[in-house]
Amino acid sequence: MTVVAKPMYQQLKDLIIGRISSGELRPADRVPSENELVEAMSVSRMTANRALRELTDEGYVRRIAGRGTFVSDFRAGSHVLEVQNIADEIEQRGHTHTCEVLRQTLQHARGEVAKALHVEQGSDVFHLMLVHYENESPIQLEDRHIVADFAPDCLLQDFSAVTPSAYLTAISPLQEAEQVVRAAQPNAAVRQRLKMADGEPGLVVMRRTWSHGRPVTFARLHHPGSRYELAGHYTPPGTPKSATADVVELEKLQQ
Amino acid sequence: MTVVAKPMYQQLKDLIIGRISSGELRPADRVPSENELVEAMSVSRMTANRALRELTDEGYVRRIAGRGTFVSDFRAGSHVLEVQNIADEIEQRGHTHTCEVLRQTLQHARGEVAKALHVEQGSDVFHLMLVHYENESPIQLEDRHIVADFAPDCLLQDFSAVTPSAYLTAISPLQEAEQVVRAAQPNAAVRQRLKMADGEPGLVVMRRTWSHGRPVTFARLHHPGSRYELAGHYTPPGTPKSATADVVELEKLQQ
DNA sequence: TCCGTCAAGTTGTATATACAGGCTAGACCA
DNA sequence: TGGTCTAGCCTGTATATACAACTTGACGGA
Repeated sequence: MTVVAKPMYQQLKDLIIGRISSGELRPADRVPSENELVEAMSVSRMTANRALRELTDEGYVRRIAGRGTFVSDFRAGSHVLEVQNIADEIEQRGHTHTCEVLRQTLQHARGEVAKALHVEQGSDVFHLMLVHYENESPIQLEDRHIVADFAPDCLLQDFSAVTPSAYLTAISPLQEAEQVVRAAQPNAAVRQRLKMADGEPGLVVMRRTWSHGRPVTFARLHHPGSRYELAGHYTPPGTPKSATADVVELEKLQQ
Repeated sequence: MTVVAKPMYQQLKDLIIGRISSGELRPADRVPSENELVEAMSVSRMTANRALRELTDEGYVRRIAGRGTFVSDFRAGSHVLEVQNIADEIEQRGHTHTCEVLRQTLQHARGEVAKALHVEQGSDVFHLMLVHYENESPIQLEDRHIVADFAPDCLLQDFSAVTPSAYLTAISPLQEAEQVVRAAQPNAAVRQRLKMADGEPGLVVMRRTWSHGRPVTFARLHHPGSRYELAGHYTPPGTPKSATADVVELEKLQQ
């Protein structure tokens, strides 16, 4: 791990995110105020302010001047994480997930990958290739590139035990995702890895994920068309207000 | 408009964003350093730092300790918007959208449709079948069922002029959607309507949409695999600052 | 020529301080 | 009883200051 300590404001953020994800702090609960953090953690108020402000920007909490800081409703977060981790998806179906690592290297980004990740041509990126199995049957070929300085210890990970997406979300919350789905005939190498029949259509998901406002990973996920469906669930940007409004009501009731 | 002046850090952000979008500052150009902003704008360095840091989080600029701040090259195209309506999607590409109505009837729901829409077997539903064209080339076959009492005047609509999805959102905001994407070989009738070559894979999107907590429409959207990509953009907790601001406004109105 | 060192400029973080403005509970008054 | 006001807490912003780490280029010695 890193020898250098994380900056203090980040430690505060991690602390609060930890309390939220552990369930100690639940939606609409009150988060310690800036001054309480100053006392408890021996930091200046500006540092506590930065931590809470960034948590606001990232959607973890909502702040109301004069009242305090409150855990926000988290509905959206779970769905993307759920969709992003194929291991959980398979386990949810009651099946067994295994994974074979084909490649785990440090490379120089070029072409489409450099463009997708917004890095210079030739920048360091990690390249992963894995095959995911559902009950011994190959279900996904994951071809993933990760910006190197986002995940410095990437080469040390055992991705047959922890999927890349789980590893990446552990480092830092992934905040935004963009994906393109395409039906296509994959090339021979991919067909062979996924044990696809001749003429069987394939489903390719190209997914780019942001953390802290910059793209950090770009993945091509090949699936056999006959054995896979891609499910998604989302609330369009137009009307996500009801849930948030409910939180306000909930807060009022509790006081 | 707001009577109160914007905070200084926001004015700095607006200033720099303005220079970028006007073309005065081009990708990879150097942005004034914190100290230069301090001198020029008569602010403290922390204020300039906050402005530049937030512009970094939002992807406008890239900062390198020891060197400076530079305009980043992404953001060239605007942020991806969720496109619900295939007509808008086609227009956005600068192409012409036309639509042919194959069927517009009142039917009794059965089987998969009744189940998907949570209505009794035999309940009234409208059934639409349309082919969407992008510049004379068929791009989507829309096979849609709509709960009858949600859209009583459905049979009177001219869907070659207004797409079903635009019509439905006009009736009532569609608040939630669930979709499954599948790669498949469509049947002969669909292949013919979409002018698909033999062996060409197809992309099927099955989308179910809720309004006021109940499913109101279920659509199967068939696309030719060689001519269509499905793009999506998810923003779970993070960077939805505009939306969050709207929520705050809403809260104020409610109190 | 080559290499190391150093200075200057830049970002990144942290602190102490200050003032403005929103919100609420409880004191106070009619 | 009912309304008003205020003290006290909270967030939001702004400033001045400080130190650390990084990058570049200039300078000077081997």
